[in-house]
Amino acid sequence: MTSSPTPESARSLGRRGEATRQKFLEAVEELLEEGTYRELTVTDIARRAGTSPATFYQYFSAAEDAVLALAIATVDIAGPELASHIEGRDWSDARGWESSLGVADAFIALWEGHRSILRLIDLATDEGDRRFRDVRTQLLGAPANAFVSVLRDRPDRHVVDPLADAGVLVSMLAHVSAHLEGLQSWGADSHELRRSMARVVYLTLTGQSPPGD
Amino acid sequence: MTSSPTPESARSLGRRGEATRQKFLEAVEELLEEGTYRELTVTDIARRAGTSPATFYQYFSAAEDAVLALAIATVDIAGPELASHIEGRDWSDARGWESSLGVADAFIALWEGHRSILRLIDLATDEGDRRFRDVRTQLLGAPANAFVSVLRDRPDRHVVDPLADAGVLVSMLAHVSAHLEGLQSWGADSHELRRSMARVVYLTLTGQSPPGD
Amino acid sequence: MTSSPTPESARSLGRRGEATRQKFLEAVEELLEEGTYRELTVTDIARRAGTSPATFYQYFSAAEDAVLALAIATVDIAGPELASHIEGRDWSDARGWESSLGVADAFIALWEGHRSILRLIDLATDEGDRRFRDVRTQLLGAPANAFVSVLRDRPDRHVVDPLADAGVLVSMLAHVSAHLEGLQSWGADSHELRRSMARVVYLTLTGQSPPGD
Amino acid sequence: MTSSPTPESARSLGRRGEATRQKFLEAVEELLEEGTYRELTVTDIARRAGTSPATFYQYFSAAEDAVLALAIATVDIAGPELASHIEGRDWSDARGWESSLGVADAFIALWEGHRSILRLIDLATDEGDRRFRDVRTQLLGAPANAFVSVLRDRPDRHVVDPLADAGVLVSMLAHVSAHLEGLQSWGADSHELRRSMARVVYLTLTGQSPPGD
DNA sequence: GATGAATGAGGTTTCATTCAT
DNA sequence: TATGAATGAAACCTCATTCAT
Repeated sequence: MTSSPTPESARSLGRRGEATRQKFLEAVEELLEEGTYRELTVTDIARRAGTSPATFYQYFSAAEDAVLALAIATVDIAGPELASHIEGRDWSDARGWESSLGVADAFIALWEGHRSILRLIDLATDEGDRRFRDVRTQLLGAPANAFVSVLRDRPDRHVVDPLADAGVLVSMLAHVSAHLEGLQSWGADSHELRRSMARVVYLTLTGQSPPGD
Repeated sequence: MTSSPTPESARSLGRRGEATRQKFLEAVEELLEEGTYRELTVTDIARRAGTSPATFYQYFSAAEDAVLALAIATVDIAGPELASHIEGRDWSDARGWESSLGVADAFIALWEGHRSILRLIDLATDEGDRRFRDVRTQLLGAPANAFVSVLRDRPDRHVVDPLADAGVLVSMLAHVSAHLEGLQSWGADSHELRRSMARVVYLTLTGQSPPGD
Repeated sequence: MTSSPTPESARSLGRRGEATRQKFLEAVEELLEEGTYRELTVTDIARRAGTSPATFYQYFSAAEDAVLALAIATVDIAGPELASHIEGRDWSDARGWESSLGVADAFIALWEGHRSILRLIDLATDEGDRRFRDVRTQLLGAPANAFVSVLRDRPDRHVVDPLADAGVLVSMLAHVSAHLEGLQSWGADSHELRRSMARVVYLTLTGQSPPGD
Repeated sequence: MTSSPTPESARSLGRRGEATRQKFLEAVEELLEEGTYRELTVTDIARRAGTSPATFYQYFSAAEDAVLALAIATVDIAGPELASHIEGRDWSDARGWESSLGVADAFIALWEGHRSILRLIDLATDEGDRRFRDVRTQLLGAPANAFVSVLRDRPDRHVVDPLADAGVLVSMLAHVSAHLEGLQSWGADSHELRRSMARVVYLTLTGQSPPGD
């Protein structure tokens, strides 16, 4: 649903072509799970996809381009998914705590399923790549905007800048999800991490400690 | 001092050698500010440092090795720096709020000064590189442990897992600092982001809303 | 008609096919005007012609083949054209001077209109390509033979080898026409170059200086 | 003595480097004698020079670059050589005829010895390459300017534009020399071609038929 | 007749790395 | 310590070419 990375590659793909393109994206994801971004090579992608480099270049202009396409494909699905755990939820009391845990779970699950491409979205964005920044905005903007709506709907709270709070929340959720493993190996318990994530969400949205915490 | 990345580098370097090595580290940092990690090349590092690739190999075994060395050099200074803003501070009331803001500022300033290498520490860690994970642990472990101490010293709070809370805090601080610019371009105000960061710190450490917020 | 370069092309082409073939020849000529022969590629020819490489191969066996076809098409028209300015002309006195100027003009105009393919006929011939040598012979042989006839018809002249004189004349005319621009940028006046060409023709054919020169 | 084609490649070559560079130029010349320009490949050049493509790129940025270097090297010697057969010669009567024959011989010999690179100078110039145009100007400008001097020194002749006459002469000489073989296979006698060349020179410079012709 | 799609093949280019000086 | 010079290796990329549709 997003603009295609390479205009060229957009030329009406037949059924066969679409399948080939998909194979490449899957190959990229697999390789990124096994090795590093620096090592990602067109040759390897083609080999893994069971085709040739020449074919690869009929779909993408470079390895980076395929990575971007994978990022877009991932985000097109994931952004709305994350937001869906925030929009239209009840944030008061016990229900709010449930919602908070649900949000934490959604983030954790997303990173669990797409760790490698998600970390590259971050990297490329930080390195100044506009196209990736747009992807990142699309991914995190969805839940962030949802948080903003929630914060705005709470007349009892005098939040100065809902965007700041929402941004901080999303950052926290994304980063902890990305580094769950590291935090655990450092000594933190994964269940408690989940609860801590939810707690910050709850605290920020309601200004109160979670019930029964 | 941290574990030396390369046996070579442990060799006592003369004054001249030490200067050369330093030039390489600076070259790496510059190149990472200008280009991407994927593009970082031994040839370029040498060129930027004003020497030859052959010389580079007398100090490092590969480009990654130089990056690691830069990471270590950065973290050796930065870790304690971050912790110093947490240890021995007063966390109650107004003083606590000041401390919270100070912590936020410390994180922001660190990323402002060393964005490129810090993002690579994250990336390499996520990609499974043990050596970088150690560096990362050293960097974020310092403030995290300091947070743990603070949480443990608060008998009025029944924190289940101080490590989880501390980890979440540090994650949030690191991630927001890393992406301040992106958050701003999304619409958030930088001053408010800083306050939001501090607020989460304060909330988590004290369980209460900051005074006068 | 000249020998067909490819068996394929001898096949009777329908109206549609003939048009397609023509599009390819035009594409070749355009590309040769814009870029170099080295860069000429089947892919580019097809793209420029608005079709696909696969289609190209239904008409030509290689890029060189299309170039040869273009050369043949050009020469089929140009050879007789050049000769027509020599055969049956009056070469004495003032009329001869007019004829000489006419010959110079004909050569200049031909190169002006087909510079890119004409230079390739030269190149390929020099590189030993028989087929292009035949084309070249057809092109320059026409006016050269016409010169020979003129020289042979002059009983007052004891020309040792009319072919040598004719060959030298044609060489001069072709080369100056091909490099008019270069000669101008070197400082020569284009009008005078034309007159100089004509003068050498007149001198060689009559053994005398042009009248009123 | 001419500006080096690639600034990079000019970096102080040691004795070893200079020899290597020379090997490449010789390889280029050999390959151009055997095959076509279109087929000229960096891989082949390196193979023929007994080194590797990687080494080639330490001296030249592309095959074309090496061709240009060869052209420059050739012209640096050949330009003055051609001019030396025109400057300071006696152009009257029998001596003049000797000089004319000498000029023809000089052109013929030069093309005989360097046919392949000389034709590429022409081609590249015609294709619009500035650097080659400069080389060509240097090559043909030398004898052309010498002709201009001779024409200017003849007060008995009322030459309108010495540059035009000189340019036409040089064009004729160059073109016939380049295509001697073709002219012969067309039927012209090589000895007579040489005499015809000389005759046009003599006619143009003196306005008279050669003595004893 | 025309062309999406695929790919073997091979040239281009760069990189990491070594070594003699 | 430093570096010209060289190069094996490999990635990049494109091209020519073929088929099935």
